[in-house]
Amino acid sequence: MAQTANQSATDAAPDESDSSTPARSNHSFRPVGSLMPHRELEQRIREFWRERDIFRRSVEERPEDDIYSFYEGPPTANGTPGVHHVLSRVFKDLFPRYQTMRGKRVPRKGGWDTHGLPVEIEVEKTLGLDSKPAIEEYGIAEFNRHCRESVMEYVQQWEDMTERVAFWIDMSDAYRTYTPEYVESCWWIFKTLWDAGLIYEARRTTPHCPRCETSLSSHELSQGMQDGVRDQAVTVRFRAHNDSLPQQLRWDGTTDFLAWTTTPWTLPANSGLALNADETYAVVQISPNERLILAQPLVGASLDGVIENQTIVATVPGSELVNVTYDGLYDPDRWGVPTYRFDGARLVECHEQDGPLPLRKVAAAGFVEMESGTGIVHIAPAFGEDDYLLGREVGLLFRQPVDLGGRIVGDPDAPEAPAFAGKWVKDADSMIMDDLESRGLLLRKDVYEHTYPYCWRCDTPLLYYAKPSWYIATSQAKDSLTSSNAELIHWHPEHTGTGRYGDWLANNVDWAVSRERYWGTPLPFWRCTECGDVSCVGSFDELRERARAFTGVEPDLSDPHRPFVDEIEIGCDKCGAAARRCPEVADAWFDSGAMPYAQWHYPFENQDRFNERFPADFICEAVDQTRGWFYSLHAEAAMLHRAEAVPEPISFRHVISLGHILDESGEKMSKSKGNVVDPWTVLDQSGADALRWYCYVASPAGNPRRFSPRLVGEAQRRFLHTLWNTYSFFVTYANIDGWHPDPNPDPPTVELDRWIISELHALISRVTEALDDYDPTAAAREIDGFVDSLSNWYVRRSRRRFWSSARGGAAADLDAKRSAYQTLHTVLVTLAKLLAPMTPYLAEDIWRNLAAEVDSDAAESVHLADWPVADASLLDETLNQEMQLVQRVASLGRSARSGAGIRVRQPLPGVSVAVRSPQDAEAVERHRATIAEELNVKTVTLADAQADSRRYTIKPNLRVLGPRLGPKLPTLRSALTDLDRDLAAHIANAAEAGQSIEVEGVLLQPGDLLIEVDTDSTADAASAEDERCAVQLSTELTDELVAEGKAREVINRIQGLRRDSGLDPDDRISLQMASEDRELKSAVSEFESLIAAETLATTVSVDGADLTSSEQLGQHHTEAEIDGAAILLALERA
RNA sequence: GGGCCAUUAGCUCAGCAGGUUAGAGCGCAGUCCUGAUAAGACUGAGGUCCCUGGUUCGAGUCCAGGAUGGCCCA
Repeated sequence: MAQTANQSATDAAPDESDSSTPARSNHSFRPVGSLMPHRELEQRIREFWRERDIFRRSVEERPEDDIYSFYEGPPTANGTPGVHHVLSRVFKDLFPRYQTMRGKRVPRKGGWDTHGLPVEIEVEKTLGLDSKPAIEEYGIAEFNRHCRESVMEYVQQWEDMTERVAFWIDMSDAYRTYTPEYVESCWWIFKTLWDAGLIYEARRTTPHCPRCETSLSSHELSQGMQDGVRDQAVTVRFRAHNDSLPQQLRWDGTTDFLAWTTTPWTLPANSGLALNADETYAVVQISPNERLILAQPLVGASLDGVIENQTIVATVPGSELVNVTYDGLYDPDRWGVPTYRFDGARLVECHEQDGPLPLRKVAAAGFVEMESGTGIVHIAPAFGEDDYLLGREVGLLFRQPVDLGGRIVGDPDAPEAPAFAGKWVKDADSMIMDDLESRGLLLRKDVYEHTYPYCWRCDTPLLYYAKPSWYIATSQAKDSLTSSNAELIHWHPEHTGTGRYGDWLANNVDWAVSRERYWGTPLPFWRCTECGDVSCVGSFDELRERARAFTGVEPDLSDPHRPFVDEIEIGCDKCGAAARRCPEVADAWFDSGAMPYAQWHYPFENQDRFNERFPADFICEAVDQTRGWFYSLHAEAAMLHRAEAVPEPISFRHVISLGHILDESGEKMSKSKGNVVDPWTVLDQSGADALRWYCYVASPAGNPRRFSPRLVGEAQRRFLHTLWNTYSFFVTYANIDGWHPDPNPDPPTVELDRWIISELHALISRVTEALDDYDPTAAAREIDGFVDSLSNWYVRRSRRRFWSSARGGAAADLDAKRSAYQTLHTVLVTLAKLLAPMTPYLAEDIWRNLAAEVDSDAAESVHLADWPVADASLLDETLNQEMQLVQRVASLGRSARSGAGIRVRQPLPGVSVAVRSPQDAEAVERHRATIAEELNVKTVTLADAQADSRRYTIKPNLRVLGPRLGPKLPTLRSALTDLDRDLAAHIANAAEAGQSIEVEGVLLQPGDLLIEVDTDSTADAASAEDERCAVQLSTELTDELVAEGKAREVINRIQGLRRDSGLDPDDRISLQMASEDRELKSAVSEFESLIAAETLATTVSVDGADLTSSEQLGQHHTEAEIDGAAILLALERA
């Protein structure tokens, strides 16, 4: 291997961290081996960044008054980071780096999310606690201490991963949501919204475990769903008030609504009956003085087999029954259950002394279906989401005769208390049914099979239960939320903002922000134990002051969490009695949405910092944060803006919402499925740059992506390796030549150099445009394509120029050589800058080696450098087009060669190229030499342009003719396809002359037709064509060409021998050849100088007598076979 | 049940103001080339562009319905 020497030099990892060394005038580039040593490289670069404090400087060396603000969406460190966390971190890193190079100052403050139910659940598991009572028995103080510790358990791993993937973020200054400062800022938000009247208390229906006495999250709920649960469904009668019935239904007998429920224990809480206003209801007479009302379609299903005589005496639309009043089955107010009524969203207690209680009534509800039951649904607003919302909507009564432990409440000794008072609800079910049956109110009992939630921890059936909850009135700011989202926030991808998020915002409901838990920001609401008045505390000072004023003692707020804060009493504003804190904590999402303020302890401190960084220019998280952090950030900003506390209703301007990482088979990665890819494996195998590059290039940020280490490996080989080898090639030859970059090079004149520079500047503008548009995938794919061209066209086409110097080429070649070095150097250094935000390690290595260490004016780190600017004067679009044509001609030529079965080393007399435009013809003329060399032919000619050898293909221009001709188009199309040759030529000539022509009765203008011209060459094996051009190789071989072909074979074998012998590329050799074959021998003699030049032979002997015995052979030798003839080759270093 | 997204070659993805013959990379087969490259070139096999309707002269692309998968929410 030619690179052996250099390879080992790189492996030795020369100490270049001593970057304080000023650029030496006689500097050679640090040798670069042909393989990218990613692990060693990353480590070396990380050390350099650390020692030279590059991250901090990359921030601070940019102007203070031009900030690009980034907010870190805090992860929770109570688990190990997975590859999906890597994904978001590499996207988060890209734009700050990019904007830094664009000249912005981009402070990046880290953060940790620390509160919340998931944390508590982990700790519960660890401690073996399984319910809220168990936690309280264990002790909230101790429990919370464990929570606090657990959320930082894996911080080290997170920090290691973060550093490894080169996510630059200031961890030393990271905010933590549990700190007193953070909590106090949250209190400020609560207080601000409170004062603006945007916080209220109301009930919320949640799935509740009566054994654990806690609400369950939706996630927990879905874990405990059980199918095929068999419950009793009962059909019961509610006596309608005759005088409230529609006129035509009033009569002397009784009229009962038949209602249906699967939860008999909720019947005492009944306060309404729901029916479908659009359905028809039947009045069924079942005895001389009894009538029932139920949905007409369900009469048979409900009554058959239960009622013998049934006569439908009337039908009535559901809408006419709305507001009919009726008697309940029980009157829990008689046994001590308080009665409330809805006043909007609030519940107001009703007292009998204030007048008669409102009556139960019938209401219309869209959710009532005709699939089962009676078409009339029993409504208990205390026990069901639909029920609650309906109750609130139409103003029903609210009674909750069940406690949080699932027992029927009320004084069992009260005169009217039922037998089931004090019983567990499931036990009460049968007692209630018996009771109703004995009273003749139970029409039927059925077994009903349905899906019902159970507690995932203790398997207790859950109750839907309306509990008091604190709300932020976000719906009052709905207009501001939706309009600011549409106008001020830029979503990437856009559809997430307009669709998923926008639609959801349009249906915004108030944010239930309280949680009956322990480890969270305590709500700053204190309720008077006497009068019930609640006041909100907005700061620790305020609390200290009020507590001292009330108790005379200043409380300790060094830890503002439960249980300590619960112990603090203050005086009621209204009556002066003791007020105690409402026991709930805040939803952890509230914390996350508070980070723009709380990370700075705003407004208590850092007001300038807050002001200069609000709102963020950029945030980025996975798509599941749409209703999580993205919403909480937006909602709190909008609400604070409404309260006139912040200047803008948004807290971020651009947001990338990332698709999820899926495993290879498209499943979401999750711990429970065991399909999580360990990021360290991938990082060790392929390196951080490869992983990052894959994330950017593989698919657009918003798409879900299938992920596997194999795909990262592919990205590494295909892109990083290609670029690395270009870099290695450059360094190797530049060092051989002792070449130094010119700090102020002139634009190149060599065409190939002008071309790659032109492409480079086109690339700069495209990449810049893509990144400005927050589209890293487009940017990465542009770079990917460029590097491919660079390696496989520019470098390949330039090799001889680089070699010429190594081989002591003529002085005339020196300029071309210098231009090649300068050009490739410029390209690599510019690429380093374009790649810096994406593959920061590789970019840094190239930059350090090629720029920073040789040019004292260059930035010390690529991440301190400025983003390149496209220079329009260097962009030559015509040249780019031409080169593209040349590449196609070369490709077609190779195809033709392959078709003719002639190997590339065999020179051919010529190629004829047919093109379809004068511009392309000119391009072929201009690039004759390149084409000839690529195809190893002696001449390049344009195809015979004589009219009679042309063949025209005429096609309709569909874009133009389609709209104009419509249905007539197919006729014209087939007519054009079937044109005979002369007619086609006629039409083509007319079109070329700018005349219009009539075909199939259609008058056609020149622009209506697409005319393709081919030469009339027979399409034989040695030709190939595509839409733009056609090539035809001439394959007649002269003796001269055959001889040259043989000579080239010999050269190829000698080069192989050189390589196998371990010679360096610039080693000179003395060469001996011997062959018995006459033709081969004469070919070798004839092309001796070519062979010598190509193989760097200083002496050549052919057929020397001293080759006869092996001892006399040169140090390295081989016997080769060329076209069946043997040749002996021997060489040694000269 | 609702919303958003996706579905194109064995795998990962392009393509889309609707336009004439649907592409790339990887993988596979073959041939070639090679003194930067673990690379590259050329050729080949491999496609119901998820399905069904519709609009249109023309649909992978637009519309409607459906299927499957992912996410979010009920």
